[in-house]
Amino acid sequence: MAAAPKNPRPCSIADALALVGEKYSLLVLREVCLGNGRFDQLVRNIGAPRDILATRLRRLVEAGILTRQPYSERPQRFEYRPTRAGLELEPVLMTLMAWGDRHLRTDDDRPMVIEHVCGNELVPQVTCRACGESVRHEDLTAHPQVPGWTVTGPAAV
Amino acid sequence: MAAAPKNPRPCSIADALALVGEKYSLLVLREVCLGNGRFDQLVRNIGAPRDILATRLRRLVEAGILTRQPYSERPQRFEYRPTRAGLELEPVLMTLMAWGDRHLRTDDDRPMVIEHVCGNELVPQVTCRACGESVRHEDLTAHPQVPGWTVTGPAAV
DNA sequence: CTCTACGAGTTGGAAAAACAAACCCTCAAT
DNA sequence: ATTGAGGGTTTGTTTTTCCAACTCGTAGAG
Repeated sequence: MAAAPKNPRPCSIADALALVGEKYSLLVLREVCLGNGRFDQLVRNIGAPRDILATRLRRLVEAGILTRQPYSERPQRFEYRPTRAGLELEPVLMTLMAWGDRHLRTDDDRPMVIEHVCGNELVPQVTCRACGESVRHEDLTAHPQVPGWTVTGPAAV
Repeated sequence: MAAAPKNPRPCSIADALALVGEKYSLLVLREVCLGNGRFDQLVRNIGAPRDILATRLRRLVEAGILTRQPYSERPQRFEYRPTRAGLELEPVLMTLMAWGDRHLRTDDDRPMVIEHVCGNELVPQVTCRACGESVRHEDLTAHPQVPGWTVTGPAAV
């Protein structure tokens, strides 16, 4: 084989992570979804270096995930808000949070609880839209659409 | 204020990302979930430098997300597999993939289709376990449990 | 009118991480 | 005896990250 120079599997997960997978990006999204969209709030709540944060914010705005809105002229001041595309990443955050709550903590020291409009605490579940069932690894089969990119088949412990 | 040295919001999202948020980690998980758990497969399919990959794999094993199993003695050879905790991150991947498919591609050039055991193509949806409804940003209210960490309230475009 | 403070970044230099390519080691097959 | 696969490690260079300090425009206090 003639020295294949970087040719990873084409994949929407990889593409999504290219936009929001850098350090702090998803935490920025968390904060703006919580309504804390000002630069200094982001710095404090995330704990990121200001310059890195500025870089991330530019990228997220340019990617159409955030907008930068003025909330005051004279002193010009801005805050960041999620776009519709940004809000649609919130389920990713909820799913991650649920995983963290379950695997990284001993029961009830959860730092944040989300309440759903139905009145209950939100326990997010990923379900199949067609049948409504909760998604389990064993129930999935991957079908790569691009020639040359196969899968070995489901793997478990 | 006396120079607060790094004191970010306590959060399971941040904790989860501390384990799987580094570059390539979630792609490693993607590949092992697809059954491609060998080192050279991972290098090829992810396109990561071998040394970085080795570092990530060590971390993921140590975090209990992957295991390193021998699949052959004499020549000793290993492959990586997801643990139960690792498999429970798959919904995160599915949700990210759905987002990428929707926002980063023009209709039907999806590189991979997942089939659910129900016979339909998997379109993952994050739902509230209590009421079964699909989760929308406007239906959520965050309740921080840790004093001092407030939220400004829901923010939209 | 000057002094200080706030918000939203930018700048400069040191430290850490990523990267690419080459190398190593064990065994199997030719 | 040589080649080759698999699963990494080593070395040296290039990028990023990180931190602290600085800037700029304006508002409000004295």
